[in-house]
Amino acid sequence: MKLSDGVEWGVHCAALLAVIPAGTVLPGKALAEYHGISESYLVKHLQALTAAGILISIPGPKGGYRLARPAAEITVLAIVDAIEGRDSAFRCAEIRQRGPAALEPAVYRLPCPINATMLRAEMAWRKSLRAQTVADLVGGLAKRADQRAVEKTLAWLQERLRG
Amino acid sequence: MKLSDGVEWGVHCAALLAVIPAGTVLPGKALAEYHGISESYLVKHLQALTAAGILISIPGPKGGYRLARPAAEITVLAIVDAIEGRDSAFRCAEIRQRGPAALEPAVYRLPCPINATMLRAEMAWRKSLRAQTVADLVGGLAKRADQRAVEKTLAWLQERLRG
DNA sequence: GGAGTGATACTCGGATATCTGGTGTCCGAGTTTTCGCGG
DNA sequence: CCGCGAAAACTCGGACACCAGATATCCGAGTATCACTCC
Repeated sequence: MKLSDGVEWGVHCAALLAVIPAGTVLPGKALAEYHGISESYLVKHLQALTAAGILISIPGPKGGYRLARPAAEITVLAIVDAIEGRDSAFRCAEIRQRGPAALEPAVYRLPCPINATMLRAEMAWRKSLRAQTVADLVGGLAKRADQRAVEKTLAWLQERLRG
Repeated sequence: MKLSDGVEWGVHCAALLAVIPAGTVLPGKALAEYHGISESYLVKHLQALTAAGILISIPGPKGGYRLARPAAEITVLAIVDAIEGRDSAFRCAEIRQRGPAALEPAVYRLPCPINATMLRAEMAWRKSLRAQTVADLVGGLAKRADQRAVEKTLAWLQERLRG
């Protein structure tokens, strides 16, 4: 079980887009450069975030990405769902209905306790991620980050911002 | 993000092994046949469970598998860990340390808030799985299962039990 | 008849192929801005 | 100076290789059983 790298990329990009001034955008190329990752592949994930209504993309020169709504209204879960898909990690194959001791399918209307257990755990995971917003992350970063790093980032942003 | 099918197989097998009389064993072939799955591949997962100290394997004719300790002392989490590995699903690549705005590594001693958030969610997931034991699952199955299915299983077990 | 010994059958265990899905890249289509030209 | 048109830059979307890990299989190692032989 492994989470896609795109999740980490998407959350970091959302956090960076949360600190740019309202009305400005940042191109995918800049986002990739800032994080030192592949531009083409990052754009693939940004597309998913755009399709999910988390980001808004502006075409043309001076175009780029920005958050579709305030950072406080974007949960980490929303980003994970957009990139990983909403399918649950555990998919019950109903092997209890197979093999020599199986009966007719009607007997198995009640969900398998094993499936229920796994789904309950996944609910706890999702609940935890839903409790955290991008604004929370930015707050944590601002509090912990080295002041020089913040200034360096702002200076770098100055040359890349559009809009 | 997807959990291996082996997790489902492993938990089902543990539940079945929990209901056989003490001192008896069940061969991997029988476990695979009962669930209608590939024997060779199932054995691979049973090996992992054996290596993790959850199952005990007996070689030779009249050999097979049995639980290494009471079902009430085997958590679902232990089975998942044994089959999926203990690596966390989210692996922080520390992309904050890359790119043009990065500083020297010493600045990043404090963990990334994004990583912390993902790990916290995973803790909730693990906690939920740790709260459930194989004995709990068997109890749930016994309460819900059709009586005919139980009898059919017991009759089938009668011919496969060893020891 | 009983005990010892070798062959046998059955099991687990690890090494080896295959295949799906994530990873990464590239190119064309569409759109908006920008620049240049002419009136 | 203003309006029009062409070029450029950027994003979007899909199509195409590549690679890791999961999936699936086979063959070898070990052990208890069984049969046969010898005492």
